[in-house]
Amino acid sequence: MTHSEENYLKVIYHLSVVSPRGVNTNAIAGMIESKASSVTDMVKKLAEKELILYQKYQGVTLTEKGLLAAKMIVRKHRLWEVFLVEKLDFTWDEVHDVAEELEHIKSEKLINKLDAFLGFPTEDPHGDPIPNAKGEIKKIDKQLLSDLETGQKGICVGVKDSASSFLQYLDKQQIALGSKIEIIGKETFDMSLTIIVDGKEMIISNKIANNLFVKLAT
Amino acid sequence: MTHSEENYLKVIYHLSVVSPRGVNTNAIAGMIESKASSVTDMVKKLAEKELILYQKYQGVTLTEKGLLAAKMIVRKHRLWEVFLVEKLDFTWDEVHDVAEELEHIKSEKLINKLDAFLGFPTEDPHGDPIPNAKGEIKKIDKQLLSDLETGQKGICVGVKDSASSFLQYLDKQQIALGSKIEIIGKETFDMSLTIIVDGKEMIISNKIANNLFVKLAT
DNA sequence: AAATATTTTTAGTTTTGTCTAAATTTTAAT
DNA sequence: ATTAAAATTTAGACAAAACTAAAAATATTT
Repeated sequence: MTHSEENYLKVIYHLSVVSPRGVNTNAIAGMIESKASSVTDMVKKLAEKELILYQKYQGVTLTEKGLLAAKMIVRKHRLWEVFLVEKLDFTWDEVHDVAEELEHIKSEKLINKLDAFLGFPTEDPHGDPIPNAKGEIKKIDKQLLSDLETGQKGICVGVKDSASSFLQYLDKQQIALGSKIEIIGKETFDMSLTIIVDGKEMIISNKIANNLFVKLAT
Repeated sequence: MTHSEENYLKVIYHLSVVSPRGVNTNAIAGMIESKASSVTDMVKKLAEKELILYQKYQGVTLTEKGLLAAKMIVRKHRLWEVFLVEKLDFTWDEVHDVAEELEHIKSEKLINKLDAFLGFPTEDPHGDPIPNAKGEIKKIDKQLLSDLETGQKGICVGVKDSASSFLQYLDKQQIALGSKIEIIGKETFDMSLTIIVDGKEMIISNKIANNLFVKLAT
């Protein structure tokens, strides 16, 4: 598989979560930063290889084969992210682009040895699950901070958006994976939240709350 | 720079050691496993970018810019080899192909962090020198085992050929970097050598001796 | 020095992945 | 149920990096 094919497969995999009945050509083009016509071409090739099901005008879905291949790419991406943060001291906002390149290195031995070297991590630095060598993914019990009610408490376990500006904002506010968050109040006008993060009170916008995953704590 | 351009540059760098007055088109084609005509095309592109000097029919030489770029690729290749062997327990005959892919990852930060993580190694698993971040290479004092006289002793510090069949042969004979080697006798007919490796006597062919680097010991 | 052999370059194709512009199909709106 | 809008596909073109076959330049041999 070429780098380009792998990128398409990965994008289709991510979009499938939101559009399980078929991923649109334009949606793929948006993610790959290419044009719809290019997507049509590539999608035909992937269908030819039986990695996806494609019906003209109806979008695409992954086959079993394509799903596994996509998971293996995601696995590589996330394991490399762990490596970069844990071993090379990258910050969580710096890892994406490099991992985007590293995910295309073709060696099963490499990735499985790396997995072992890292201690078989189940989540990447952003809290996203890492598929194991068989493609199995440990479901993580999490919900958006914006869905909690006033008075509820949670532990930060992930981010929905990994844009570096967002991650840097979190660093600045000292919000990290593992932080204890309690909702003190909700502003009905803009849905901004007053929260206590590890004992420190602050106000965050709805957009922030809508991109932070927490695990409910008692 | 594309992967292909980087591969050409690296090959020209290695061939320059033997042909400092100009690297031949055919020599490059042989190493890249492509055809002479393809080399001519690429060589024009690299000359356009001022990475090499090219005069029709006269071969190519690296410019300062090209030399540094080539050294950085070699640096990446060899650092990744150290990583694979030291951290992921690859054997020295397994690392080449994977490092060949890893050397193209484009992140100066990555490679310098990796360098630090590995403790700034100066040699790769085959005894080849690793250029530092400035492109400086520590000259290694070594000579071919085949150039030693009977009675001389040396310590194995590198291999000239890194073919995995050769490396596996060395493993089987328990010859490794650091092994003490003493020449006991030379057969004039085929130039085969009787040697003592870490106390163990054995006979090796001239071809083997001609691909093993040793540092003279007293 | 001429003839031959080798090496290198040129010219013209191919493949991969992309694009633009036009045509087609589907979806939404009146 | 038409019509208008949006999404998708087709057709044709292009750039990168490779190739084959032929032409040109350099090297070697007699």
